Amino acid sequence: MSTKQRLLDAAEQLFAENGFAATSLRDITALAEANLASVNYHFGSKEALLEAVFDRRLRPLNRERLEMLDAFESEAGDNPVELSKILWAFLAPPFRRMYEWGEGGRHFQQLVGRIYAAPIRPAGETFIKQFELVRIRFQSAFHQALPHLSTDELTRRMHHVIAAMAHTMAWGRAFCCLQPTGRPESDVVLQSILSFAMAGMRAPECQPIFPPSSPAVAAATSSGTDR
Amino acid sequence: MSTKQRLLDAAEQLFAENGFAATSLRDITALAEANLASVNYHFGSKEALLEAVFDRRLRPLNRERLEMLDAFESEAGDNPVELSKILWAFLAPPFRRMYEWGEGGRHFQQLVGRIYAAPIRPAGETFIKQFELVRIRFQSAFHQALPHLSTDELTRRMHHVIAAMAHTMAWGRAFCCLQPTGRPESDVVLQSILSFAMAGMRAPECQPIFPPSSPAVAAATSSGTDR
DNA sequence: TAATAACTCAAACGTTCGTATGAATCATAC
DNA sequence: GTATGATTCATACGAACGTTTGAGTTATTA
Repeated sequence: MSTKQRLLDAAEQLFAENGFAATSLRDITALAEANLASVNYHFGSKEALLEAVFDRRLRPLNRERLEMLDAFESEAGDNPVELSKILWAFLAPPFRRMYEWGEGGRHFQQLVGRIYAAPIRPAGETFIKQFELVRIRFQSAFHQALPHLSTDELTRRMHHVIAAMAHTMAWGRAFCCLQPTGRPESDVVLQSILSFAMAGMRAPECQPIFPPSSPAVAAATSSGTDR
Repeated sequence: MSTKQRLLDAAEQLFAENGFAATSLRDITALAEANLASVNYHFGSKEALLEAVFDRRLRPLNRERLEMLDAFESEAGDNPVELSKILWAFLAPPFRRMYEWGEGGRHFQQLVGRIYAAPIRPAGETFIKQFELVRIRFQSAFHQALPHLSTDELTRRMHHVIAAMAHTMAWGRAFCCLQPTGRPESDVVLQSILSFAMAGMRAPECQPIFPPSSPAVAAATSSGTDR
């Protein structure tokens, strides 16, 4: 394997495990068994290395999402695409890639999960912007499938789905029950997110069931003085 | 305001915005208008400062959660607590605090959102462990309300709820539609998470609707070669 | 007012960081 | 075989980092 690839793999792993700022180029080159100067030779800078880590996997991933949605839409003709299919096109590709890419894919998804919660400036922002294009595309599909939802509420619910996905990616290695296990078609974690997201997206919008009418609410909130 | 409090506020803000490793003590002391050495005088180290930032707000927050759940449980007697009440006890306190604590609270919640996706070692791990106690306590309440769910699936769904909450906390300042607006009772973002989570938790467990049976799935997955 | 404690300050410590340099090594083509 | 371009290497640079120090200042107590 070439030095360039070993550097990408090592950076992917260490950025995912320790974060961008907390990972030094010396850590990376040590893990990759490469010289310190090789990073600046092959990539130019630490930030450019991070962008290269993203580019390697993110482009095919997002293309797969959009192609699958396109296929579903042309299949549906003038009708809106079923909700389950939109969710599948959005969520299955990262799980499939994780399975296909092996260890490196799991590191990458953990890194992506980190970025969602803690953007790295400015390199991480290009990733966010790229993903935002995908999100907008899916939002219009969701809007057709769930026309009763307001735009704001739809955006919020999409973020809840994104959150579940990113959280699973970031924590899969820490909690065994969140660790993806196999192909998307049989992965219980993906199935769990899909079931959860499908029910959540379909929930009625204005149902003022909260706060629960109960004396305990008032009691707990009033006693909640900081000690 | 004392130097110690100004340091806590500044650290809270900068850790939340830029992350722990990417924030220097010089940044913090400059924002707090304090001397560089004051951090080590008042807290001992940078890591200890982070733990102090957590301690100030996390303890009352988690206590409020548990007290509210206790109140609901004693109110319900031998019956399981309603799902909506469990979710309220879990999710409303951070929103209430965010409203109550103002700008500092929003910084803090953003920081918490970051930690969920990118644990800071070792200081951040004490936070995770502390939260895990709360999560276990709520898991048993959820288990009584949703006895048909397996333990693993219940754990996964709890993580989906946690994800939505953390993601909202971390991104509230970037996406206006995710920005909490007011008291928990009237906050549309909290209502959105609650509705979404309630429907998601109640989704049937084994419903092999995925992958959607469609020719587009096979077409898209087979064409998804990396170019 | 004098003594003691609490706190602030400027300056410096040693370390580690990302980056740059120029020579050495390797591969390839004539 | 030798010249040329690509890559690797040890080394060094200046900057920024967390931490420490000891003198200076302020507040508290008797």
